[in-house]
Amino acid sequence: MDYSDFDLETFLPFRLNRAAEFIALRFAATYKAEYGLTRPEWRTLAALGSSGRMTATAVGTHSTMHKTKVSRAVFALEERRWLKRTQDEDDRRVEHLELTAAGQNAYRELTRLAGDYSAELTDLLGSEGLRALASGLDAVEKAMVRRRR
Amino acid sequence: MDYSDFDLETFLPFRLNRAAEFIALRFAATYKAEYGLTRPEWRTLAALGSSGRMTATAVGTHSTMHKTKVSRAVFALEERRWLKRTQDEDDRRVEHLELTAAGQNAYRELTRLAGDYSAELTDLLGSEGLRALASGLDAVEKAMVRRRR
DNA sequence: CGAATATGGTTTCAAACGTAACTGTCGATT
DNA sequence: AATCGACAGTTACGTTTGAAACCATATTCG
Repeated sequence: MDYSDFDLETFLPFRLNRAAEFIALRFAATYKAEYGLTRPEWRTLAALGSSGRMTATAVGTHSTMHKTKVSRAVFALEERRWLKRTQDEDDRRVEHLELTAAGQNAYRELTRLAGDYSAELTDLLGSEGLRALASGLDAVEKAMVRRRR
Repeated sequence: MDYSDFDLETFLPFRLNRAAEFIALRFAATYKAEYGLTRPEWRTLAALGSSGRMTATAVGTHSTMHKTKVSRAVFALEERRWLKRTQDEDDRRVEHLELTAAGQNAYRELTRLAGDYSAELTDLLGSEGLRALASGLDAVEKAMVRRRR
């Protein structure tokens, strides 16, 4: 009953999606189980941890998240005292976000786990497969920039 | 303020996720806008369209979807008269799913669009990038099988 | 100046989601 | 044939989501 030559199994969006789910979920399980973090929260933490003080909008562009996700993540992290906000002097719409000492500790711990997972991935995919994947992702990212989201 | 050498921008789960979102969302926009389909619905349609009559569980494994997603998608497609169920004679737990004529038409139309999009992707990523990505995905899929989800 | 428009961030609302509990059926064991 | 565990599929429930409306402030331009 094959009404055409289409096959989901070879359709790039499908494959990419499934692969991403597989790879990301394994790590998500870690930060969720160990720290009760959601993905937006982890990403926000990561963005602030590696780039330091920045605004919510900047976090959003940096980690490609919708503003509402960022807003909620910031709120959650703030509640947990891992992050503090300060209003911009000149523009009172803007708020600057920064990790607290506790936030920095969590960030360090999590990046350690992220490192472990990266190693595990190298192992899981093989250096050959990893290289291919990385260069494929380069291509996608170039295309993303060209198409400006 | 870089408390470590971690960089989200190079972290595979993040990159993969973002790429998948980018690639998949562009196509999702099509079937959503044109047909009001959700992703589970499109996947179910695609599975049944290319492999013909099968059970809900089979759709799930074929397209890696949770049973509840399949259940809801089947319900929606049935309501739209794109799909019909028939109970198995021997095992009354099992139901066989099949596209109606209307469903097959929709499937044909959508696979045409999927084909267009694939071509667009080749264009967007370049044959080199596409090849790399595909072989990277091969590696991931091998790993998935090894780790059995 | 004052009106219109843009921007940073939040809130609301309906849809989609996953987990877990559920229903109904089957096969195996006794 | 009564009981048990396994399985197909659904439902209920609380959570997460994105779109759009919103609030407050800033900027542009008539």
